[in-house]
Amino acid sequence: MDTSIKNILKNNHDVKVNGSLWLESANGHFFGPGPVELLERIADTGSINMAAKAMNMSYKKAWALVNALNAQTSSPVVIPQAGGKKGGGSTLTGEALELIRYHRLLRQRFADFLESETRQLKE
Amino acid sequence: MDTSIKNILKNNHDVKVNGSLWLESANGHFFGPGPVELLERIADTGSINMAAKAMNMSYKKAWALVNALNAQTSSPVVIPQAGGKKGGGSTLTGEALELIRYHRLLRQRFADFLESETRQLKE
DNA sequence: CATCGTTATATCTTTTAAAATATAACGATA
DNA sequence: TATCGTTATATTTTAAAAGATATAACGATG
Repeated sequence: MDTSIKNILKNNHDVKVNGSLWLESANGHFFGPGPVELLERIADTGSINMAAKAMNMSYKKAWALVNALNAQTSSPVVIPQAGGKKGGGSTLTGEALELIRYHRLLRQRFADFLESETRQLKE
Repeated sequence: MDTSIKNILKNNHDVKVNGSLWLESANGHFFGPGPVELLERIADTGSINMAAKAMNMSYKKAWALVNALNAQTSSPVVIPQAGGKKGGGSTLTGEALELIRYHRLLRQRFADFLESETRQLKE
């Protein structure tokens, strides 16, 4: 019975190291888990509006996220069209898909880090 | 000029991977950077009140943090005394010092992870 | 037993963030 | 050119978090 963390924390088996991750620039955060899920759903539905509804997010917030993301990329990764067939819609560029791919890998590496730290906590 | 992240993000040299880290249990978060700095200042000043003032935090919040932390440890790591010499004060147990030590190491490993990810972002 | 500055707690106010609501602009298509 | 559901934007309302304020309890010490 030494002074290791394991013996200091109560309900040690329930305790875990957790965190969140994002990309940021001088303009602030712009690429957390929320925006990525939104991108994926825009790809699915072809619409910011429907994507937002699908994940129970306000259109206003969804639009702000898309806007912030487009502002941080060399060229817009979400192409909006107001008006037109079926009222309009939004499509993703190949770069957007690449961002999604990158994000998945990043999240996996982070998850590995968290799991490793949580494991160390208990030994 | 391929489709790597570096070429998709604008102002690539300003962009970095950042995040936050904490310990959590069923009762919620209880060990972010704020609480740890508070512990360090309690060790310095011998008082929750003075520690809170020193880091421009309300006493109410400081007390809540200490309370939450004490609730998550096998035995309290901050020992408060209301009344007594100089009105009272609070002292840290050895376990509290051990928690601070652990936190420093954890933060360092996380910083390394973030730095590594940020570096990969630019190559 | 009065004093001191602290811990401990409740209540009220302010600030901030999020959500809800409303409305205009858009453009292919029938 | 009327219609459609979307994008785009402003305004209002609500909810939650943070902060400010007030006060009681505490106990060694002189």
